[in-house]
Amino acid sequence: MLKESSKVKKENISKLMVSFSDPFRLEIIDLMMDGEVCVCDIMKLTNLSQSRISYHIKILKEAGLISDRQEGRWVYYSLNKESLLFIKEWIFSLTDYSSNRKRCCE
Amino acid sequence: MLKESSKVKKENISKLMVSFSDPFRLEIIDLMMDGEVCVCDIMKLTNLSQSRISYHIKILKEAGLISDRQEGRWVYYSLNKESLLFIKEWIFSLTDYSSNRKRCCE
DNA sequence: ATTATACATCAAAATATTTTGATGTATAAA
DNA sequence: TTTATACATCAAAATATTTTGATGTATAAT
Repeated sequence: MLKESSKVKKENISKLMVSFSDPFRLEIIDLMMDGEVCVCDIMKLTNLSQSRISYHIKILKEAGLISDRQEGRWVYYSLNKESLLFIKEWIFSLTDYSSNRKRCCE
Repeated sequence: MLKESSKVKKENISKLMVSFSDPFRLEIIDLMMDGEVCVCDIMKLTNLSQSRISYHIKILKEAGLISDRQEGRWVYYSLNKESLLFIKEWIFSLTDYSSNRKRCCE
């Protein structure tokens, strides 16, 4: 069971997981694994409309999963390592769970 | 970037992530970290209605995240280690991404 | 100055998810 | 064999998310 301290972050976790719960966002994340990308890049590579991409980017940004950096009229997006590590730790705590077959309802 | 082979499993990933994208499902998963639980247990511990829990359990089951085992009229649910490891690997591939600042749109 | 590009934002429509309350089924206790 | 318990399933209602197309803003090229 998660400790009190980690329960505080439960909101964060579910927001981060929402980021991963959409196939198009997974595609976008996938593209970012090669480095920075701009919306125009994503447009070329996925054939999604610009506003649709902007919407998904916003979800990713609000979850804290990606960072942005403006340069002229381009905005470069990239994965935020801190968030990824945060998720990694959480997954670790999950996989390390104890699997004792406790009886219930008694 | 994910390899061709792992792209096949992208559907799985997003389904598994959907499991984590709801705060109530996170609570249920949290409870399962201590071992098996039945719906009645979850009811007592969360004050969610029975059908509501059944619904979320179904989502978790269809994503392959949990397994069930019937005993009399009780059904015991527990986290499925294989799925957890699958997610863990995927998160690993994400965190190991290269962060080269490639210029785009040129 | 005008025009084009890159992107954000907005409101409306389209979809999908979640919740509720009712009903159904299987098991087991009385 | 009647009744209670544990849970699944269903349809309808309530909510939330996603998509679309239009418009807005900033930057930069002509």
